[in-house]
Amino acid sequence: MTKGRAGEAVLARVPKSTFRAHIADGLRAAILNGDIEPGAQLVETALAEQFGVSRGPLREAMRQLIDEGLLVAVPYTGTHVVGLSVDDVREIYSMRVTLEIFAFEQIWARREPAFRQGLVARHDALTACIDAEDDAASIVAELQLHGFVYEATGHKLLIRTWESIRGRLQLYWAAHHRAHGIRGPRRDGHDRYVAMALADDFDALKAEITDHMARGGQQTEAFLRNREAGAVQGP
Amino acid sequence: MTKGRAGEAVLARVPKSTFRAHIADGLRAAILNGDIEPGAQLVETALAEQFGVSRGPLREAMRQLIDEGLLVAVPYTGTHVVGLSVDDVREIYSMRVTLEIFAFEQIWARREPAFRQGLVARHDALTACIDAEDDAASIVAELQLHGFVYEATGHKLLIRTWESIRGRLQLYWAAHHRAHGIRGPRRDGHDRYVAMALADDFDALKAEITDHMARGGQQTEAFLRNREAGAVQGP
DNA sequence: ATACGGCAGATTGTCAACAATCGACTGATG
DNA sequence: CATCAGTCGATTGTTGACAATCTGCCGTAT
Repeated sequence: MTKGRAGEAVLARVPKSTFRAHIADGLRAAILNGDIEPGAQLVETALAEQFGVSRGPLREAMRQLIDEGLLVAVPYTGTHVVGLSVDDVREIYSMRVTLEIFAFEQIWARREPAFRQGLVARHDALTACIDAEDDAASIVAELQLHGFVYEATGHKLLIRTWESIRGRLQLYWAAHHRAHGIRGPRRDGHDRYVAMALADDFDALKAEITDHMARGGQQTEAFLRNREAGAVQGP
Repeated sequence: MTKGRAGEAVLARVPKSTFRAHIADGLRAAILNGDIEPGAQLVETALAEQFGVSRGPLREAMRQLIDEGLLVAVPYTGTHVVGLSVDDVREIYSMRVTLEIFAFEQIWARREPAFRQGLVARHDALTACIDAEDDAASIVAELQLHGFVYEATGHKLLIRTWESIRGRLQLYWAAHHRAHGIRGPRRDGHDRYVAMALADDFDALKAEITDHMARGGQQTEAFLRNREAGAVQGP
């Protein structure tokens, strides 16, 4: 099996499971879902007992989330879920404009049928979620739509950076959702976005991305400005 | 002290030291210095004994380097120092162009005297290292010169991405240095770079950055192409 | 009333032992 | 001779106990 004798089709590798990975996923989901509020303190002993594991694996999972920018830790003192500041949001959206245009530059010449199909499929999924008024699913679907562009480049560093952005955005949107109720992504904006991504006017797409992000950024900043300033700041 | 009573000047906070941080720094330095070859396996028990600590802190330090992209681990099997592939280098240099232009966009309007002084100081340091033909120091000095631009933006995510790039570049250059001997950064290129960063023609600077990176990328790719392909690939 | 010193609780950092898994080797077997 | 089950050494994953450090509180002295 290791030598791929059973034809060219590589069977999906069974993921080697470690507690660390599972805990990191579960903890990340809990934070992004809003089950754990921004600013809340995470105590290792309590969490370890909750997950039913020792502190060792849990510590490593928390380290991973710290590296992802979802938690912030002070030695011998405590670990907290980060909150997003206005400055954070501003830099995230300005970086999204730059990185997403960069991503399209990398793949512009080779938007093969596979890419077009993948983009359309994710757009359809997003549309379905929006029509169903499933806000939580819409958020995930929108991030998957944008993330598909980054993944299509194959640039590992870019993908990693996007994942970091994605986590922070999801953290904000979860809070936004809890505070304001239904306020998911709108579909007209993404209809234009996808149409332009598949057309051949690169300058128009650049402008659309810039506008797209400007709208999102303004909405985000407005929400954060109306919030109490007690959130723990990220690294 | 916590309330800042002693005037506005915030005294530099004494860094809280943990083994994890020291080990991560030491291990990173050893890898980037070339004391540990790319592709080499790192065994936890051996390293722990070498550092004089238990496996716990060492594991967390290694996790950190894995997140930084310097190591790659397979559960229950082993951890290795990554090698850079030609594709990795290509994407790193193309991202450097985009990110460094983005960084200058962010600070262009507010290149205060402090920024100019900082840039000149790092350029002087680099020049001194080059004149002294201290190759290892030149590499570090060059990365600090470029890194200063990213830090000046204050964008945490951007800085973090740069640190990841910096680590990979330093990893390559260390190997390059060992293989080819003296081949440090040249000073004329950086003279132009700094001069343009302080002047007011942004388009000219963009072109200079593009050329700068193109030269570096070609040199890097040429070296990697002449190498055996047995290096462990990064994540 | 305020500043200082020390105590106590809570939390994280560290350690050494144990368990699970992997990769290679060996030897039997068709 | 190829193939496969079993075993063994090596390496990482996991655990529970112990130590170091921080924060808040209380009492005391000025």
